Amino acid sequence: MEGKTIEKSFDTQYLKDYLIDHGVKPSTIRIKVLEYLLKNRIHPTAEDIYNAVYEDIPTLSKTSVYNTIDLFLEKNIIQIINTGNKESRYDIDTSIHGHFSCNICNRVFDFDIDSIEYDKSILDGFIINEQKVLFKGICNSCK
Amino acid sequence: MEGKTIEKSFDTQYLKDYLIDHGVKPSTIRIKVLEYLLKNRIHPTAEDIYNAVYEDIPTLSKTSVYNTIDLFLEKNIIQIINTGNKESRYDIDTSIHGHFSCNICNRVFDFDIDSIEYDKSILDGFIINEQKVLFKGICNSCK
DNA sequence: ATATCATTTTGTACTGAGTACAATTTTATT
DNA sequence: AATAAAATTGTACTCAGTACAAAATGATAT
Repeated sequence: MEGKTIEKSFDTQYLKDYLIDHGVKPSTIRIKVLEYLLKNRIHPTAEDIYNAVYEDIPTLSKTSVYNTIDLFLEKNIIQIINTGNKESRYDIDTSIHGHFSCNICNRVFDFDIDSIEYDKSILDGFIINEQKVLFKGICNSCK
Repeated sequence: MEGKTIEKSFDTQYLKDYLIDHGVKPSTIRIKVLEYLLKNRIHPTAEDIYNAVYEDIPTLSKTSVYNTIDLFLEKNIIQIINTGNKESRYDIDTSIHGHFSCNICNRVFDFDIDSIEYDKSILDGFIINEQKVLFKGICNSCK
């Protein structure tokens, strides 16, 4: 059994409630996109999402994927990751954590952040909505 | 005198040496771009750089600006800032520090970082070349 | 049910930052 | 001055993401 990926399962009701809890009215596309994001923790691109969901919904358009992404971002269901490559990536985990982007394989790894110690005086009075930490380099399996 | 911006001056020899010290052969464009970056600590876009240097060099092409930026990035003269907006920005300060990007005025502010406490176990064996910290929100004068 | 309205989804055309690349110009070397 | 090397330019192109109107779907009222 070791090394075997256990695919999590999420039933439709769970997915619907997840959306409703985040202020999003469920629809087939939204449920499928959410399901894909929950099952595939690979920080996918819009293209990745499109290709995967297209399997289930052959009438799917790219615009719908972007619409869904925009809605999910707005409702804080996902966060965007800009690694510097042109394609944005998306993360179903909206908590503050770090991302390591490998310059070779292009994969993005999560890592936990305990704290960021910074000089708060410069940002005095600023409203901070997002805190993003991005490391870049070469991952263990590529070096 | 208060509130008056004192523009720093950099003579040509200083700029040439700055480039040479970073492994870049000086040219008119490179000197002008470097001078602009040193004098205007506003994290400019490629467009900003183009517009400014175009004043002095009317034959300047966008491609040359991108060529210069790529060279400066490679030689670690500048670092790139991806705020999530489509245009990249560039910073002559290549040290590790934070950037705050205002969602209203689009300005980018620097702030000092003392340390990032993170779980190093996940990145064990990884080669970390860049560490970027980006905060987003609303700056003091926009809120 | 069925008509009406609102929302979601689709298709097409478009945008614009950045790139590819060959031609030209400038700089360095013999 | 002739030649070679490097820098710069101009043009055309790419392609992730957007704008927007038409079509389809879903919700509500009669």
